[in-house]
Amino acid sequence: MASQRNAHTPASINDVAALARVSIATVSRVLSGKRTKEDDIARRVRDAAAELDYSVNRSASALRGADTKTLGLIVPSASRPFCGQLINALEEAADDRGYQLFVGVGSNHALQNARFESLLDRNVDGMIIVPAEGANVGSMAAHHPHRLPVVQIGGRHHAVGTSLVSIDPVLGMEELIVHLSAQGVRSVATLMDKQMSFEAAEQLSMLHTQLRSYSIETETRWHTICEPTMSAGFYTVVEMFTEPSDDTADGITSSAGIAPGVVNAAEGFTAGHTAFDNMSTKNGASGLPILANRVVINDHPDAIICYNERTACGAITALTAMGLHVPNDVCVVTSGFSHHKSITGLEAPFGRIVAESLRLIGNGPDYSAHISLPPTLSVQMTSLRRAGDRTWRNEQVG
Amino acid sequence: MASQRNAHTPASINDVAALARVSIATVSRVLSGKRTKEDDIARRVRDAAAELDYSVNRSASALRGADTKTLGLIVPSASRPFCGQLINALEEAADDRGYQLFVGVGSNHALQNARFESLLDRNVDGMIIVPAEGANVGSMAAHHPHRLPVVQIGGRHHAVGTSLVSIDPVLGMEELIVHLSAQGVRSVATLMDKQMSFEAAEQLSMLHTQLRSYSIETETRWHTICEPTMSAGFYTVVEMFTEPSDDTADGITSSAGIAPGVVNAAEGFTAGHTAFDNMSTKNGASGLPILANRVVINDHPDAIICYNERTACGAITALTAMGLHVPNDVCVVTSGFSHHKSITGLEAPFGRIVAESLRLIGNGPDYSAHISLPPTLSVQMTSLRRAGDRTWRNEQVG
DNA sequence: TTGTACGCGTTATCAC
DNA sequence: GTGATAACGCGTACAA
Repeated sequence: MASQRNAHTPASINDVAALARVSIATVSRVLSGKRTKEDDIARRVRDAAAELDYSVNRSASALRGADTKTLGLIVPSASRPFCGQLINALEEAADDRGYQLFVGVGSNHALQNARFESLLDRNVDGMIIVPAEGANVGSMAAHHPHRLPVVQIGGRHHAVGTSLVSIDPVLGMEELIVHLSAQGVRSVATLMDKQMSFEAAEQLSMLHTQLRSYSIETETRWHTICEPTMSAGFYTVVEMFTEPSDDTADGITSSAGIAPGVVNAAEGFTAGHTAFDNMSTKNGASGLPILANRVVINDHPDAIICYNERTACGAITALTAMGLHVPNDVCVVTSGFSHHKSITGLEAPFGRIVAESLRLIGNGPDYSAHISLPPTLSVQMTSLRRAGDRTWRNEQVG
Repeated sequence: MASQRNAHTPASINDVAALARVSIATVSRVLSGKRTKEDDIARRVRDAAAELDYSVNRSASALRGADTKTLGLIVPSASRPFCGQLINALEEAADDRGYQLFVGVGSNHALQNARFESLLDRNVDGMIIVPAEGANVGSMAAHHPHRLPVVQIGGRHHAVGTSLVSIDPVLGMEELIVHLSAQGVRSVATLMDKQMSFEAAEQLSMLHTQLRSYSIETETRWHTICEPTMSAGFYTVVEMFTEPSDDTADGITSSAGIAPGVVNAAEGFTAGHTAFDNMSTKNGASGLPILANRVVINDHPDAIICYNERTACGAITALTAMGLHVPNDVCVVTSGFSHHKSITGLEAPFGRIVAESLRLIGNGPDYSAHISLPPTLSVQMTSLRRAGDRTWRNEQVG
């Protein structure tokens, strides 16, 4: 006898079995795909399920079966562009494979560890973690006896037994150089992070190797370190591109301009605010006296590689103010991520990241690996020289 | 007899009951808090649970009990700042209450509806939906016989039986006017959306009422519509603040400056890119000819209300280029959200949004309501006049 | 190939 | 307040 059926209680496997005049075991086998034969029985079962609007109770399935078809994702903050895009990509890929995504947010190791335990209690089939600053994924996973596939996305402290999917900054630098070279760039300057990380040092090392192999010139004084603010990028570039002049009438101010299209990075916008503050109060309302008695030198680089979008914005603003055209006179790119798709830079290959992560999780907890992926080059107007434009400018000048 | 215990299989309620020498029913009652008395039995149970590292199997609990302690959140895109911040706030509040958060992403009605059904299958206790453009939450919820608390965040099409938590744009406008008035602003201009929505029309109506009650002047020609780009904001403000001049030597260009700290909005950065493109190619490398033969008029507004961060950036850039100080000469605010905390504007009250949403869900499916919350004012440098600064500038000018 | 029966871990019900 | 037991819905070993 089937259970009491009415509109307010969803159908169970018993109801489907009764309607299809088969046993619940057959229903289970047909619906789970373990019975491949396509005969009258299979059809009756499917029809009955459709008519009753039946869907398996995942709680019961999880209780009896081996997996829950759920995945846990732990991020430091969902409002970080990287994490938001990762959620988008991962949710879609998980849905395709019949998985549902639990999201946990933790801005430090302790919080992420707490989320890790909560998700462990929910019997997730796998865990994907973007470690917070200072968080140690290894210690989260090792502290628990459960054997669960764990994939770490990015970050440094990698532990045995957990997988790591990361983006190779060196490959990214290589892509940038190749692109700049293809644009006809002959000389390159860099704005680097004041607190240089291990990866940044690797990048810089790679840079010089690449520059040599593409016969791109560079000078020691063109390699600068600068704070991660727009104004720091601005001043650094002005310093690099100009020298003092006695003839004030011929100064840059006569051709000073604005680049209203320059954009700022989304992360850490406090710095952007600070930049505005500094510029407007220190110099009053009448622009930038720093440019008044300076002239652009002839011997300046063709391209500038900035370590993030903010400093690149400052650089573009400075170049435009000095009367130099971006990208025809100077290309500006960032060796970091181009979140806003406004400045040429790198993009995380989210499709591949989630595909590899899900593959590793599917392979089980004993199959761990370290996968390093190349970032994607995102070409924008700040480095895309078109033949026509270049000619046009040359005509203007000549 | 308790189950076979070893390090690889987690403890069950039977193991705890055996160790504490009580029945499994008592264990369940103590650990679920349905038994408040704090005696030896309660202590024994808790100690046993701790020793065995026991935690309830949520799948079994969900199967037998009434709820799953899970919540579903459906957003159009996790990389939208609003959604990212909502996830952050909701995840924390849910965790506090012992809930785990499922996240679904769907950029249109069909996808959101598919996620809705998936989460329904997972037996979530409540659903929170940020509707995508054109998505109808009512039709998702109504199409299914399940009676589940559904809360819609923002958006237009509200359905009976589901709750709606939204942010009142009119209250936001009021807060802005009060703030500007307190800063000594006497006259106001607006940059409004070209495709004016119903909310925007309400806001504009409210604006005029408020301006009157605070004796703030305005002129018809100061109320403009403009595209959502930085360059549109730039040109609109230039047009509003200047007039043609015959005396080229006294033009604005002699005091043209740069505001490298201006920032752009995170949403739809394609527009920002387009702006850059236009500015740099149309005008060549030598700045903005548009300013060359124009002078700032005396009769200009004290403050500009822009409808988003992008146009506000353009406005700030234009003002700075014209030699006007922000905020001492002109305040710039946005009547939209200030995602980057760089321009004075509004902020969604995420704490209250999630608190109200969870309260509505806790009250069950029959308790639906429409809750309208005031946005929070986010005061930044672009409108914060300090007495000292103003005096300082007056001295400079005098 | 099909059906029966049991067990998964928990909570609700009922008798004490 | 406590303990025994039934039930939740499903998957699967085993018997037919």
